[in-house]
Amino acid sequence: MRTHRCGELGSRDVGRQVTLAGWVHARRDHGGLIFIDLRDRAGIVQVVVSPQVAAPEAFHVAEMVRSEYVIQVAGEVRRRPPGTENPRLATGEIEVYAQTINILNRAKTPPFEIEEDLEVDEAVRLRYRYLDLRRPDMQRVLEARHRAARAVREFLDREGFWEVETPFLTKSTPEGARDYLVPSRLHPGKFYALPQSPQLFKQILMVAGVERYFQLVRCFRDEDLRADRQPEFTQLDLEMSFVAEDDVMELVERMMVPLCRAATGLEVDTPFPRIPYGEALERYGTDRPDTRFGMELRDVTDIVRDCAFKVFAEAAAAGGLVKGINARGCAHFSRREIEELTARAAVYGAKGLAYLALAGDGIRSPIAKFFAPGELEAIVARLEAEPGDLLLFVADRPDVVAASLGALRVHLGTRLGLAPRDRFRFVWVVDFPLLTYDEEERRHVAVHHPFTAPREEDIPLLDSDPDRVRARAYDLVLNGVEIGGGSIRIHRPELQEKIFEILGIPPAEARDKFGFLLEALAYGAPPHGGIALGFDRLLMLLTGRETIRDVMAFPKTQSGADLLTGAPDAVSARQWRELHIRPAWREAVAGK
RNA sequence: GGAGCUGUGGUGUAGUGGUUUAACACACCGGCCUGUCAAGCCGGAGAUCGCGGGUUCGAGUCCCGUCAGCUCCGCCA
Repeated sequence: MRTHRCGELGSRDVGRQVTLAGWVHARRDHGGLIFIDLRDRAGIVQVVVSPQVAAPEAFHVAEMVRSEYVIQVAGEVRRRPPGTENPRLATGEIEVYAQTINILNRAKTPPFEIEEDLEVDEAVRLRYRYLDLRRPDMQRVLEARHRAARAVREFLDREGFWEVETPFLTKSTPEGARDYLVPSRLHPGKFYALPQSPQLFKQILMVAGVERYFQLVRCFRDEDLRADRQPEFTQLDLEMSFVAEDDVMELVERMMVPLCRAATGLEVDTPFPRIPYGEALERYGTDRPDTRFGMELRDVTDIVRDCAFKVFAEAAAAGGLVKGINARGCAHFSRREIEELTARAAVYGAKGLAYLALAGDGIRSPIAKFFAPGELEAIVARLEAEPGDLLLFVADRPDVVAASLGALRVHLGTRLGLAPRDRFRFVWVVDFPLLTYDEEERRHVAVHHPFTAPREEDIPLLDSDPDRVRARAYDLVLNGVEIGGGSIRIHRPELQEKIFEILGIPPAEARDKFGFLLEALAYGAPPHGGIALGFDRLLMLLTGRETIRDVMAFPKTQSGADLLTGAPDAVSARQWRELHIRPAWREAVAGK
């Protein structure tokens, strides 16, 4: 059907007889001469249809051809006449003189043009995703994703990993995200759950003696969506036997090198810095620090504890914190701009945002008058502030201070151009607590997941002081985005049972929901650990996209709808019956 | 569950402190045109302004509701 690909032709092909097939990218009809930009996956080449060269029939066909028609062109590659070369086109030195043109398929006028830089409502793009994906930059993403996946497979294969598939139709387990459920036809009243991750299966593969497992696997979580969260997404999941934390982290670091190279040509430096969870929270206000820039949070609680500014003093007295960040060179921010920052902080519960603007001629601030000169001096010194800087403070509960200032920091870092999208800063976050107390559920919950091993030396604390038990867990963060997390797992059934107990899972439920795991662990489970990386998120960052949707071929909208297929959709009464389920909404509607 | 932003021909936008035939660009259709590649020139078609209600003499514009898309909080072991 074709001998060459459009985008691959060049001056070395001059004189060659070629047959091409592709889409009509554009047509310029000069009456007596027609140019067709023919596009295939490889690129665009100009086809010239001239009555001197083309068969009369071919010229007639060229007149009828429209955008996005699929055509086949046979002709000769010629060097373009001097002065008509197009340096903006990879194939711009040559053109193909058509002899015959064959319409393989016509096309309706597309709802938007197939262009590189297109600003079309995303809903329209998603509805016509097949057209959207024809655009060169979307094709580049698809290719980058393929190359990244291939690099991962090659690397892990060399490292002795086996790719093993795990079930999609599996068992719902407590803890974690909401499950997508699939009713069973053969077991009335029972349900499968789609996996949130293959966590338990990969651990069982370790018990099975696989030793090194990986999978590029779809995971499902029925939670609300975000720019970087989709209900189904792909994890690069791996697990290793006979390893400790460093083994997993070191392997991942080595894997990121070919992965990033394949996806973007980027060379990453290893090893990645490590930062303890507590320090990340203190310095960045988050457990996923963006380390592309500074502007770290500074604690001034000790300075303002006895100051005359009640908001600060009272927050300190109540066990809260007063922390600040230094927005360098932002002293000129207007009242309105600061109000906008205050609103951003308020989203995270901050009741206010105090500021000191260090103007050239003194301090501009509604709160400066409350501070003694020594206090101001100490604050300025603590934040390493200089004239021209804008200091922003939040006084509140520690979690509110961290979340609000952490978010402001990221916002300002982006706004001030401190976080260029082509700079990549990986960082490991380590020393997570194993457990955290959930006020709402009035019980401890796992910070990571219930299968994460506690540090051996902290095991005695499980009963006495569970909040202080550290986990053998590690998160991988890139530019302020969590792209993966893993841990060394519990491999002894007694310890696993104990953790379930501490999590408030009754023994009967633990046996019912996790009995298969406990049993497997009892049959000689090797020490093991692993990690799961969010493949889509990683690609999103590496390709400089702002949403995860841009690196997925067929993503869903924020409400979880697929605008291309129309899913989710109603199903027939017969399907309900076969699944032994009845729509509650129907009764609810009838009852109104 | 909550907050915010957006919604006007196919696409992107203007019009929005009340009143004309809802404007422009691109795309589309027809004609002319042998070196264009953002082709050009001439002509044309195409929008009940997301939907429903209200206020008014009069609503794209104001109000209420609703739907959709997006961003965020909660949620996401």
